[in-house]
Order: sequence, then structure tokens, then C-alpha cells
Amino acid sequence: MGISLKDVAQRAGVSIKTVSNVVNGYRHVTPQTRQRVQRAIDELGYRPNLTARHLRKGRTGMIALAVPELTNPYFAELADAVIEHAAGLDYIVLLDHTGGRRDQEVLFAQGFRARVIDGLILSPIELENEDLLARESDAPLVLLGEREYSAPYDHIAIDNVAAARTAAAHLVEIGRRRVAFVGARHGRARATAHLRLRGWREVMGESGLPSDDALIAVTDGYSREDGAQAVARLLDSGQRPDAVFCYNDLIAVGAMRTLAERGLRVPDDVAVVGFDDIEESRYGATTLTTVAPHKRAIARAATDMLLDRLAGEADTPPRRIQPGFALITRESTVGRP
Amino acid sequence: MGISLKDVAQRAGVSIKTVSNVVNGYRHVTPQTRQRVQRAIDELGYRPNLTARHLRKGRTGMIALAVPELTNPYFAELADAVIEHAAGLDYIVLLDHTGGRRDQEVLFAQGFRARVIDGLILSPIELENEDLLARESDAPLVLLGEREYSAPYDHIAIDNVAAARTAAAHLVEIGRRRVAFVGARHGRARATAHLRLRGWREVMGESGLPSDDALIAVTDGYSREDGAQAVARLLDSGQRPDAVFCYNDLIAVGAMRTLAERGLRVPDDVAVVGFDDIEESRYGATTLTTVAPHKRAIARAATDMLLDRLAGEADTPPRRIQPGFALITRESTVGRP
DNA sequence: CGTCAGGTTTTCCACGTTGTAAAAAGTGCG
DNA sequence: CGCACTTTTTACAACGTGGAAAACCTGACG
Repeated sequence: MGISLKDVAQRAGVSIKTVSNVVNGYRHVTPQTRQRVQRAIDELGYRPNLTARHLRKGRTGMIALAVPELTNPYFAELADAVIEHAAGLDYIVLLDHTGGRRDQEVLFAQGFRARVIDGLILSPIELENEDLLARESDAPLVLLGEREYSAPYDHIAIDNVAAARTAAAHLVEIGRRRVAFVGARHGRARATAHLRLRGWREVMGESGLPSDDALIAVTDGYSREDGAQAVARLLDSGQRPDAVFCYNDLIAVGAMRTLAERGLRVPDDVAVVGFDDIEESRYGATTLTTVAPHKRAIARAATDMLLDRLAGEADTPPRRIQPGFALITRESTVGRP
Repeated sequence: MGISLKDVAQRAGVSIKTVSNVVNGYRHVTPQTRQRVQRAIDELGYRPNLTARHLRKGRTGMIALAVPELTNPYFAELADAVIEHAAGLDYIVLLDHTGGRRDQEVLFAQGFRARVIDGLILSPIELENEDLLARESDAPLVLLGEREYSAPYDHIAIDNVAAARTAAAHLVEIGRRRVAFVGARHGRARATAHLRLRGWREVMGESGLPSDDALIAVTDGYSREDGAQAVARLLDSGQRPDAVFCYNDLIAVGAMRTLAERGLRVPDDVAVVGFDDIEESRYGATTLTTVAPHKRAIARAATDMLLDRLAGEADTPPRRIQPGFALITRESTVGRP
């Protein structure tokens, strides 16, 4: 292996522990000893072996973050923020993706690499409450994103129903009467999609507008392609919505693509609202109105909560944080200025 | 800490080493011993401590990958592919981003977390040859992406000049006469942007078309915003190109946005070609013609080369691999079918 | 019954680090 | 010069694992 404390100690003519003390900035080292050791360190190019240090200390200084897809810009941006914030706190982030598949999420939550990391942040899609209850790993876990769980874990999520209501209300306000919802999922009443669907349905009901199943387009996933296909099916089924509220921005991008292919203008013929405020939404021929969760606040809260747990608050009851959100109106609902 | 071999050994009434042997599938263990140990493992929920294992073996089973920006979909897709491929080879990938800043790239190449990882893959932007020559870390390093270095490291890059030529030639072929280049950089003749610029310039020259500086738009970065601003400046300066070849897809997306704002139609008034083939290019009101490097091949080659080095080929001369690329023509140059 | 071969299990140690405790060196004071 | 006290340095053990080699079995064979 590389240069170890032993090598430095030998060269400086002191004990291993003294070198260790210098490296760790221990107070009681005479200036001349410190200098001699430091020179040996520099000459040999010594670098502490983190593996050994971690073994000794029982901590690795690494946390893991798992998101469904790295290629979903929302999660890339979120991961970016977590890495950045954690770096400032001297933690390294191990980034992983689950594909949104339950088995992968369970593996991650169980910490199948747990012994290398101190804690976990997971943004689940399919994970079930029972998976969490059956969890064996003792590494702290923070749940990210919008699913609801009763299992006792720290959880960070915006108020999805309220956010969806805001989006739907905006569409009603600008005069739309047939508002479709794109991106619903089968089953799983607690899933995020259902929360957003509920917000949409509530507003439709309160406004006396239709919210029947014919206006709801189910998708398999959350990609542009899913959005494009779902809207194609919606239109093929004879529906003529004058607005669509999409589960996320990627679906909205796909939706707008299909609308363009069918010769429908956005927002004149169909207004579109997305969710996530990914960078991509601010570009394109028609910029996208979207619900913007405060990603930086989410990332910061998740990291801080996890590190709090690591710092000893092992047994405090789980906390729940609801970061804010904002509706950002752009051309897809209000037209070009 | 958690359950260790010692705990299992105690419970099963055998030595630590026997448990270790069972865990590692050592041949010479009697079935009944193996069974007894296995039961103890199951009952206690033992999981090997990777940190200790790594300390003992001198390997961590982790490699690091640094890209400029995670939020650039090209790199997100690339990282995705590397993670996937490495996982199949039982390696964990530590993902990092440098912001394309030289100091960060140097830090990474030096392996400021090197003692935790076995090897590095770096996609540099600003890194200079001298930085590589001054490198002290002995962890194998593979360079990714299109910059040229003389320092002796494995390097994976497509033929940028040829790729750029293909793109420029396509624009000439469809009859464009004033082709702008967006995304040039100041200085650094070896940088990727210069290679693509050269390809463009060669084709313009060979076709008897202008390639003067007035047609070259310099950008600070590689984002959508950079592309949007650069094209705005280009148009403001009085240029009326009938095509733009962009350094990458993000810049192209920004370019198309500005063109739309200025009332210019794509491809009727201005054809656009990008580079990277990010997913986003396949959507939008006008899909984007682009040069598609074979990302999966790049990811695979990078990972394999690195693991080859780790497997012992320490001193073989550095290799250089040129994965293929393809021009994918879409609506931004050939119109909607 | 002793010996040997081969399979099985154990003992010992090292990987590089740091906490503990204690030894060594230094300081001040009577 | 010796004592009490503080500062500086050291020895040792331990974190959990796996390689090397020794020790222990069992059974076959002379």
C-alpha cells in the first residue's frame, strides 16, 4: 500500500502516535517536533488511509443517496445540491439509482452497502411501508420525496396536494374548463401521483368542472416518452382537453411534443402545467409553467437531518419537514409576453 | 459497531476464521459446520464489514467518476452507464462533479479522497497537461472525453474533428451557405471546442463557404443559457446565418429558444445541429439533429480500462480508444416529415 | 498398531489508524 | 537538589477481516 504513519515515524525519528497527533492537530506537540514530523510527511507525501481511520472510528464519512433516475434532471439537480451541501460538512456522497424498482429500493434501504456508509437518503417510488418496518440495518435513513409512510423515519416532502391544487387552480383561473391529468398510476393510494391527482380532483370538483376517468391519463413511468404516449392515447380516445396538468416536467415535455405533432398550439389550444421546475422547462419553443419545489431547501434539510442523527440524536422521534414550493408561470399557460 | 465475525463465531461455537471461511465460500468446511455457522449468521443478521475487508485487502472496490456537471444530461447519462456497468463488475462508483474548474479537477486527479478508492475516471475541461505530469497519486486514472493530453494516461475520446466535419457537411449538403459555430472558447488550442471548431472550419473552407470570426460565437460555459445568449449576440451583431452548429445539445437548445423568440423558424430560416444526443433532443417542438457519441461504449471502455489497470496491468503503455459516433438527423435540419 | 495423507479447523498475525493510559521529559519552587 | 506538577511522547490494544501456516482430526495402509 502507500506511505503509512509508520514510514513517517521512522523517518522523523518519533513514534507512530506522535505522527498521528501531528496529523490530527493534537495540542501538546512541541513546535520543533511538529516541524520535523511535518517535513517527513511532506517529503514522503504521506496521506492518511481513510479506510483504516474509518475502521478505527466506526464511521466512514460517507452517506449514500439513492434516487430513481439520475437521468431525470430533477433528481440530477437534487443530487447536485446534496453533494454540494454535504461536501461543506465534510461528508462524501455515494450516489445511486434504483430505477424506481421496489427490489432495488429495498436493497438500498437495507443498506446492502451499509457497512461502508454512515447513513442513507432515499427517494422512493415503489417502496412499501412494510419494507421499512422490516428494515434491519441500523444506519439512519431519511426519506425524501413525496410518498407518505407511517414507519418512523425522518421524512422530507412538500405538500403535494396543496401544490397540485395551486397548479390546477391556476388553470381554472385562466379560464380552462376541460383540464386533463397526465401521469396517474395504478394502485398504491399513498403514492405521490395520487396526492397530485387528489389536488387536481379537489379543485375540479370545487370549480364544478369534470374530473372523470376519461380525463385521467395513466402512465407507466415518468419519462418524456411516457408523457408523449399518454397524451396521444388521450387524444385518440376523443378527448379534447383545453389544459393538461402533468405529474412532472418530463411528462409535460412529452405532452407538449405530442400536442405539437397533432397541430395543437400551446397555450392557445391547450395549456400545460408541469411539476419540478427542471432547467429544461425554461427553454424550448414554449417555456413551461410548473410547480417548483425548493430543491435546495430539500437537499439541505435531508442532509442536515441525517447528520443530526449521526451526531447522536438516535432516538428522538422522527421529524417531518415540508419545504415550500412556488408556481412559476411561463408561456405554456400565459402565452408569450 | 454491528455484528462481527466474532459474534457469529461465539454463537456457532467455532473460531472466527471458520466463520470467515464460510462467508467466503472456502471449500474445506464440513456441511454440518457450514450449516451451523450459516444459521448463526442468519440469526444474528451478520453482514461483512467492508471497511475492514478493504483495509485487509488493500482494495476498496470503489472507483470514482468526476464529470463537470451532473445537471448536464450528457454527463448524467454517461454516469448512469458507468454506474451500471461497474455494478455488474462488483464495483461501486463514487460520483463527483468538478464544475469544470481546474482546481477541482486537479484535486480530483490528485485523489484527494484517493485512499478510499481504487481508481479514477475523470472527464476534464480545464485541466492542463502539466497538472497531469505533476500528479502524485498512484491510483490509476482514466481520462474521458475529448481533450488531448500528452501525459501518459489511458484516454477515451471520439474523433471530434471527424464528428464535427460530419455535422458541418450535413448542413452544407442540405444547402446552407452561412453556417455559424456556437460554443467556441478562448485560448487552449487543445480543448474540445477547438477540435469541433476545426472540423467546422475545414468543411467550410473546402466548400468555399465563409468561416470568419463573425460567424463564431464564443460562450463562457456549456449551458442552455450560454447558447441562448450567444445566439442573441450573434443576431444582434447583424449576422443572419442560415444554420448554426452548436458545441453541444444544451447550447443548441438555448440557441433554438433565442431563434424562436426572434421569430426565426427552425429549420426553415435556420437549421440547427447539436452534439451529444441527450434525451431532451428527441423532444421539444422541433427535435434536434445531433452528433451522437456512443455513450454506452464510452462508459464501458472507461470502466474496463480502469479495472484492467487495477487487475495488474500497471505498467503497460497507456491506451487510447476512439469509440464511434453517428449523426442523427431530426427536424432541426430536415423539417417535420 | 503406527504412520501418513488429506481434509478440516484453529492460531497467529498484519492491514493503518486512534483512544487510553502510562511513561518520560520538562518546569517551577522551596 | 528533590519534589510536585505539567507538558510531551510513547507503548499497547483494538477496530474486523483474511492469508499463512500450524494443529487437529479421520481413515487407509503397511
